[in-house]
Amino acid sequence: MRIVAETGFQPNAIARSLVNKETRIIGVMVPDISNNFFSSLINGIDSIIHEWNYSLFLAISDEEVEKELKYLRLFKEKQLDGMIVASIHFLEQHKHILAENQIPLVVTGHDLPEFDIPTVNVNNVQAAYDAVSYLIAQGHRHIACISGPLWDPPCGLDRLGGYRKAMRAHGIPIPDGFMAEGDFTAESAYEAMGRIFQAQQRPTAVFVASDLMAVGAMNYLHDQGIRVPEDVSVMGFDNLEIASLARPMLTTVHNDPFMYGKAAGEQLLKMLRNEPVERRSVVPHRLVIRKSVSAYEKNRTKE
Amino acid sequence: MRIVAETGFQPNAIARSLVNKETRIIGVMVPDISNNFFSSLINGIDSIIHEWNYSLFLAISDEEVEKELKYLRLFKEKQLDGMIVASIHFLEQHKHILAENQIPLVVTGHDLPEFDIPTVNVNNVQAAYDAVSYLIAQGHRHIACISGPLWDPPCGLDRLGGYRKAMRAHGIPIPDGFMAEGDFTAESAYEAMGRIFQAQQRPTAVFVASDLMAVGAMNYLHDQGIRVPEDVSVMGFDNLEIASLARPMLTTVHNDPFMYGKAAGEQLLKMLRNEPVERRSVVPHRLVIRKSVSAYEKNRTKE
DNA sequence: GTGAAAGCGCTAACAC
DNA sequence: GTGTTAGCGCTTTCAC
Repeated sequence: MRIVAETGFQPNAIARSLVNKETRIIGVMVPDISNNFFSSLINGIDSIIHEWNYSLFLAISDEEVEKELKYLRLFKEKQLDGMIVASIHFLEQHKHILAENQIPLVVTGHDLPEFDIPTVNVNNVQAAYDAVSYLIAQGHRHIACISGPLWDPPCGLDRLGGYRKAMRAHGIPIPDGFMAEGDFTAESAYEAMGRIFQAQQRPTAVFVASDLMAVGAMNYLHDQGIRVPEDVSVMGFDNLEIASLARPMLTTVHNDPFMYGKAAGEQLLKMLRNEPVERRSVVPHRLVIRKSVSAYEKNRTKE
Repeated sequence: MRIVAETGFQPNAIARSLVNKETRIIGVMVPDISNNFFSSLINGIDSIIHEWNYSLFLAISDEEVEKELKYLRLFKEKQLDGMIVASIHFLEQHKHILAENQIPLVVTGHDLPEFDIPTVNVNNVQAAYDAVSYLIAQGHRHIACISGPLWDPPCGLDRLGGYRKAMRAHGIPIPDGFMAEGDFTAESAYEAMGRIFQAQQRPTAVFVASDLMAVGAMNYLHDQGIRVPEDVSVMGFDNLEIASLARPMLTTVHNDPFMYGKAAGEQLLKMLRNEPVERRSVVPHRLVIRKSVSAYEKNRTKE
């Protein structure tokens, strides 16, 4: 024991892992770590697994199918104890690798109705429905929508679906050109907003499928001299830091990625302890009312 | 060989690592992954090590000394091939562990003059000097500064030093209350800006030590009805995405964390190949002129 | 060429 | 309790 201290002995975790068949490492795959949504998600995961002495192996997929598959294989090769995968494509090959891997997995940003994989998500259509209903309750009737990419079922399609559902439920028709697709970057929303404003009718409010895109949309309006919320109201989605950094502060749907991460981490830890897990966790959402949405008045003055 | 395909054999990287004494994993430690600076840094690292088939082990230190030390030890225990460490404290204990670890290391966000560890940094004092000189060249004389935390030598102290040096070089005295300390959060800068505006004199320009803080400062001004840049000019530092998302768009110092990450990754890869490395890489900076700084005119009109 | 054996640093299972 | 040994799944070496 004295010798241990003297020689500065450090145990070798690799050798231990080989015997124990346990690395105490969790693999996390995200498409883009610069996006605050995913970095907060990772923070949430880390906050919970850190307590249980697990660490993070980070895989950045860049939305490239090749990298997704590569990392999925690598997770197995490195014998990681579990993995959390966010917003990847879900092709046959993915399913195939996953089926072979047999390592505990939690998926977020994807519903997997046909699979036995635990998922954690918000109810995207309900959240979008609530957001648009709020706009309608504020008197708006001309409401446009900037959606996420339509190949992304939960965050692209579902949020658009919630928008349409709310409009339909209130008997409000959606004019041509009121729906534009973005790719969750601010730039894409800036352009989408431009396309919407080329339509015949002008919206008095816009529902945007992410806060970052909402800021892009607001910047378009700002650069055109259109005031928010006096001339048009903007509703975001996610409640990232940027929502309270923007001026006017963004009214948005709270969809805390940190909580997502925590929930996903907790589910995964349960699996690692062989405890029963929920097949589908849905994390609650709520509206955060700030300054970017105002009530619509029929005969509004131009000042 | 046919059997291999049939049984779906996957090699075990753990066993291989034990023999080869090589894990092909790089440890990266950052204080806060939600900060876009560090997430871009990680992206930069990944972009370069990915090509060489290394992967990332992520350690989030939360600025806590305990976690820093824990992860430094863990990096060794897990036999990682190399590590990149950003903006941590640098106490005796850190140096002690590092000395024992003997695993290739690159440090960023720290100058280590007394050590033989490769670092990559900007020249913070020169960059701040250039930024403030630009403000002066634009006719400003009443220039305040919101610095980072003073316990952070390169990003806190050095940038403040560059500000003072520029003021001194141009023979401009710094009034009491013109220097306020933030902690790199938008909120801290919001408050710091408030403190500065309680001073006897009001500045016509502010140099802020990070973009995120600059946005916080601009938000204070916005909320007080003070216009940027008409009433006061704001200069940022870093050139993060938020600098071009802000309105007015932020004039700032380009200090690309992605490039930092790439440079750090390249240095580390050289060490892993036993090639000679530069002891100190300094990545170039430059001014990015946008909209948040305007020329100061003596008799400016109030409209 | 192809095949057997040693050993990486640890843990677990056994003997004493 | 303390000491010895087998073996985790690979790579490397050495014999054939």
